[in-house]
Amino acid sequence: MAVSRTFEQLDPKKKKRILSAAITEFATEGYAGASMNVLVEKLGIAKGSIFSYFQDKHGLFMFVFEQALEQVKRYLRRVRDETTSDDLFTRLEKTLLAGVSFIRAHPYIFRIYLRVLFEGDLPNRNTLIGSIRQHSIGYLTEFVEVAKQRGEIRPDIDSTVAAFVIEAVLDRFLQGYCLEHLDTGMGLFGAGGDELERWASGVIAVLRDGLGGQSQR
Amino acid sequence: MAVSRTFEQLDPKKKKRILSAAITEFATEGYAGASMNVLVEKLGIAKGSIFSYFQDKHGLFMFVFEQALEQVKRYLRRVRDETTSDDLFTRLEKTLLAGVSFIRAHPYIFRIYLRVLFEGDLPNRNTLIGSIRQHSIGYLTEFVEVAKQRGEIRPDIDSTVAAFVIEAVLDRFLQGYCLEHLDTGMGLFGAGGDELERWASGVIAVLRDGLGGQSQR
Amino acid sequence: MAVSRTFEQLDPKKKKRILSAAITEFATEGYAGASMNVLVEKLGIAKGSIFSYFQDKHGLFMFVFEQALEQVKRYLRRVRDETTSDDLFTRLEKTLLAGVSFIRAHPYIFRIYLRVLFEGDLPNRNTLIGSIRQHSIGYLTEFVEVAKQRGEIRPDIDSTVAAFVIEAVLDRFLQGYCLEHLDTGMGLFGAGGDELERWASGVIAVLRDGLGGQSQR
Amino acid sequence: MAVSRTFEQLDPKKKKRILSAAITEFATEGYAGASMNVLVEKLGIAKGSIFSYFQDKHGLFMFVFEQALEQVKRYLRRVRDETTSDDLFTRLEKTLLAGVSFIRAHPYIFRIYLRVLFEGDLPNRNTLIGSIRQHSIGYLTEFVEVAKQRGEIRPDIDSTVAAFVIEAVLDRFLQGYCLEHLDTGMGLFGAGGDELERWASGVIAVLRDGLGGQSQR
DNA sequence: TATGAATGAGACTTCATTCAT
DNA sequence: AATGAATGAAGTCTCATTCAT
Repeated sequence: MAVSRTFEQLDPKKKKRILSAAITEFATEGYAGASMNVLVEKLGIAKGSIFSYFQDKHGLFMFVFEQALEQVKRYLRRVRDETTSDDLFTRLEKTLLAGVSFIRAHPYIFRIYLRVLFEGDLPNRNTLIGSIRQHSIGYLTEFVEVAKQRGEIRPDIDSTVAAFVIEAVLDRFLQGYCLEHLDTGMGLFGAGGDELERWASGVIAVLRDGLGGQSQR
Repeated sequence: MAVSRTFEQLDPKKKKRILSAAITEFATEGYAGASMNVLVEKLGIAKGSIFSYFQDKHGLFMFVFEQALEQVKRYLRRVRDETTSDDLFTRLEKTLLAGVSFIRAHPYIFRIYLRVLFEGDLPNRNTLIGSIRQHSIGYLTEFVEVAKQRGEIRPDIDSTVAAFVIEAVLDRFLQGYCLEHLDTGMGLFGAGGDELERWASGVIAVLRDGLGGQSQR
Repeated sequence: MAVSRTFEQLDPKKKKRILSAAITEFATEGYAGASMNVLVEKLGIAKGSIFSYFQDKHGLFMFVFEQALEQVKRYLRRVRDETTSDDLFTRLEKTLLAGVSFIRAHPYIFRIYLRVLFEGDLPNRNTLIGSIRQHSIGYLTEFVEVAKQRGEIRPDIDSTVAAFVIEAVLDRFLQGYCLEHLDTGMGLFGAGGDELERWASGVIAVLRDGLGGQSQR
Repeated sequence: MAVSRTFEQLDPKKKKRILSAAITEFATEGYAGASMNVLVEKLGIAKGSIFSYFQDKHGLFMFVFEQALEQVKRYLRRVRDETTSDDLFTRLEKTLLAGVSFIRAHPYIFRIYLRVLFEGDLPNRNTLIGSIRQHSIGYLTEFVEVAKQRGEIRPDIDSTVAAFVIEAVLDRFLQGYCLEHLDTGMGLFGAGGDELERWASGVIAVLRDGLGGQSQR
């Protein structure tokens, strides 16, 4: 296992402090760039301690990743449960805004996710990507199928294609937000709140109605 | 400047060999993970030489990035010029397929781009991201505006939003393709060609017509 | 002393378990290579316990060594007592075969002995070697002197030289057996039993009669 | 390969200094106990340098071992060539004394050999032991066969047994000398020269004539 | 008495970079 | 202009040992 009992039996406050510092380190430096030395120094613990908590650097990363994924899952589950009576496009809009507020609250967790997607030298990478994709596709497929039954989307559209496009737009929206918000402070989406909501609703509207003029149908 | 005159005066074949090896190294290992030692060993040149060509590791990366971006630009420019008579959605579809064939031909260049997006420890990262975004947004904005004049898209749609959604879908499509094709060999998009084209046209259709049922209009 | 009273008051089974695990660890890894961490993990006891039983790593080794030597002594004493009525060369042959069966029964104890001989970084090494040599020389000197009184060996031979040569051949025979048997599975001496006995009797015959031709006497 | 060209092209004096320091370190501390840190500090070179000369710790050891073996071979070859006209037992006696003087001149090389024999955690150990045994058995087998043709040893003696006993006595004699001379300063063999030669000739005499009285034949 | 978390020195190894040739 | 030996800081990880509980 990646985590030792030593770690599990630690004072919860200390556990949280370590997890949080590790998330930050991996998120800002990447897997290869992250330094166990720096981490323990920041935490003010002995070098040996971190290796008694986790088997090695990779074990620590796995733990960090699992915790991060778990938090995202909890968040999405809540959004899903709170929007069962909404129509598809309202749900998507709410998911989008919830995603933004999640990133605001946990700025580094989303970066961990992005790291996993794009760092080639990460051990076990394919497995991790599998975990992510499986969950997000599952989440959206459920939405699409419910919507089809309710007649909210055109029946001639392939469910997989629909889920893909939705995921693309949502994910890319959050990527864009994350990049701007965390690095540049502000950008396309504006710093405030109004701007953001208008963006979200605009994007969802395109998903619903498309870009094409009426002439085509 | 990042590149010394010494390098520029090199035999073009040698220059190309160095560039290509550097692209591969950065793409597969990331900025932090890439090793100048390994690079010169692969190239069979002296360790001192690479530092006489480029100021330091970062200088080499900047050069690599600029060259990669230039290649992408050339490619896009050609697609743009070859599709001026097509309507927006045909152009987008052709752009998408051209993107896939570019990734196939230059597997590591797209990875460099992804690295830049998601590696936090990269110096000058914001500038680089700016370069990319500016160009891709510019490219698509041109498409959208031409299309608006021709009445190919609904006039009530904000151009910026349109460009964003288009970029999201295109970029995410290519990310997906890149990840699957390079790592797992095959996946969502299938290994062959037919599958891919059906996916592309399905995705573009959603961009044109949206997901929503007929009731809306 | 090297061993604490705490240890001596332990349940005999537990004591034996600890001794046995320690022998194995030192024998397979050497003094420097042996790890207290690994040892306590194998034993399933607390890290602090082993240090309450023995002053430190060296104390544990001293205890292990003493116990091992004691076992060897007991074994040899028995062989000596069971062969009092045999002539010298029969006694030596029986000692040799007894040595082989001892190594078979306690594969790691002989390795401990070899370690002591050849590991330079072992503290107190000279004392330990003294213990070993003193005993084995004593054992053989007794044999030689009894044999001299009985007229089984030539009177012109120096007792010390005789004891040395005997020890050399016996010891080297067992070293060879140990190395082959434990590492390569089989070798010079063959895997089975017959082969071994023929070897032993051949070697002893040379000790008795020498290699030289009949012209010599 | 274990040795880099960087090392081979070094100033011969520096090469010798490094080899010598490495031999000493491995001989006195064993493979596991030897420290690359300590070695470079003793040598006054940078830590990185030693790793540019040899792939890693094991590579350095392999080099050291090969060099040591080569020196031993050269020495034995010379003894063999200088004693072709002597009878077997004279040759053995000269070999023995030559061995002692080799150990005196290169105190640590013999210890390297002993290390290889008895350190279990050494990588590639079996191969190394093979190299040693093959050579020493080959050397002695040649002696024995020449002696048989000349009628210097009894024809009823198995050649393999003869070679084994000879090797046992010679090797053990040198082990004993090495241990005493290097650790305790003096011991069984005496510190001076006379003592030693009397020992050698006594031991060889036993090999030739055996221990047994005349009654037996 | 037993526990096991904490420690920090030290292990091997790779790194980007410099500079005399 | 090109070389490649030298550097030493920093990397991950293991070690024997201590001490509060």
